[in-house]
Amino acid sequence: MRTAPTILHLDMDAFYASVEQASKPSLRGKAVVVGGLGPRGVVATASYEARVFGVHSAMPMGQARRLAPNAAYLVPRFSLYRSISERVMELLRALSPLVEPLSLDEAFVDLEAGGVAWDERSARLAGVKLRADIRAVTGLTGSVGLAASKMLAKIASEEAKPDGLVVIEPGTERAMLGPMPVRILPGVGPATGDHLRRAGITTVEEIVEAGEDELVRLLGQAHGHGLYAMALARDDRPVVAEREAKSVSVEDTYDVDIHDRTRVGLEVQRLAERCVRRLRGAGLSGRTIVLKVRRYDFSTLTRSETLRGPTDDPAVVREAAARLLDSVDTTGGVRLLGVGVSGLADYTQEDLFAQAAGEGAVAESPVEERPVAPTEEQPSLAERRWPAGHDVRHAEFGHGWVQGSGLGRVTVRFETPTSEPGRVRTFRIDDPDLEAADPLPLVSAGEREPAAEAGSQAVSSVPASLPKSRSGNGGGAATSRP
DNA sequence: TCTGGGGTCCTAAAGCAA
DNA sequence: TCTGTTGCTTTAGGACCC
Repeated sequence: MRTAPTILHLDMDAFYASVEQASKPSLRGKAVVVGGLGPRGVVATASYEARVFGVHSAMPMGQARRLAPNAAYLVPRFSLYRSISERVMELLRALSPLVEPLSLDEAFVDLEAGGVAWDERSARLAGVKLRADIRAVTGLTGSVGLAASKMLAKIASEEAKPDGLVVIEPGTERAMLGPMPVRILPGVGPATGDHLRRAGITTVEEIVEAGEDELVRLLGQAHGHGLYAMALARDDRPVVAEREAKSVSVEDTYDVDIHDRTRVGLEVQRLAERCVRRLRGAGLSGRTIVLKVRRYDFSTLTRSETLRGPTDDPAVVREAAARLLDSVDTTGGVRLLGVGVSGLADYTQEDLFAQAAGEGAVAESPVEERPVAPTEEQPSLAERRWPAGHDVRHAEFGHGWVQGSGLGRVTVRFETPTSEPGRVRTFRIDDPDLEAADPLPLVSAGEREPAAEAGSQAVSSVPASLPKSRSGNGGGAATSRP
């Protein structure tokens, strides 16, 4: 393990909720909850103001609503979050080529590999500047943890939240970790936490006291050895840039359980097509088709089938998914269906031929003739949807966002990221003066410069959803862009 | 008011081949 | 030829992460 705290972990503070607050002045300082708004939605992110009421991520929305009835409830806008995330990742890549994104709002950076830091002083300096740059470029705050390993850097950023920076000095980590609850260690979730608690182990130092053999006995080889090492603050995992996807999947939870078997079959077909669209969008094909079914009682089962060769043919995936569905009992109803493809390979024409030859009979229309995306009909004025939180433009009142809709009405608050909190007006949902709009930049163009030159060169606006190339040349840090 | 959607990794059983 | 061992692949499930 390295001797200087040169691994950086960045965690954006309450990311989705903070983006919404930045883009909606009237929500600043208020409780904001972002998540699914349907009857079965869960909280994705709660602003710190909402957390005061006990609202936290993964909580059912209904429960959140009871805890914080006056909070603003918004559906997530992933494309906006992605574009902001990409700006942040650019800042990280200016520090080092070794950047490992964990999600839209989190990443590890190896500062030593980037040559920007080699000891505590230089690492701290890089962290301070990064936080300032993120604020300048996005208007948002992020917390930074610096330590000699990934695990500790992540724990440090957790301690730093919100809007802070924490360095764990090498040599102090064992003493710091000891009294902490086992749940702070990566890989210890509710199940493992319970397991350990029943064995009388609740803190990190109790893991160390129990000994490696006991851990392996309790949790099995991989988990046992791994956790014991973590408890001793031994963590040599390198920062890895650009990991390749291993599976692609889509799933839907339905507002009410589906009982009708025909309808279940239809949904599976739709999901199979959506999954293939994503697969192809990423330039991939796969060999193993997976069907996932969550039943009325929340019991979940999966069925899978491995083909002779990789495919990205919608018909092949649809048929495999249908076969898999034949083997599952759905009486009582299903609440969720999903279709996935794993065993991924680069898409090549040969794969298709191999598949066609192997299956023998799937020679239908060539895939090129199938549209990649369904051609969407333009909805009529009265059919338009107004999701809470989405941006709109009104011919007379300008830019605003949907505060709520229902009963044929839509309520809009007219404000922009750089305006004062705005006024609310209500319209009929078929008002021709009202149209959906793109989000505005959170920070006005003039003030969008990073604090120093380091991060400012060539901030190309690459769409965040570009497929990763799997050309396999060297397989490392190379990010290839079409 | 029950409990999303996208993933990763590990384990264990069963079938098969050498 | 029979039996046992080993190892790989496929399948199913579970835990965990954000």
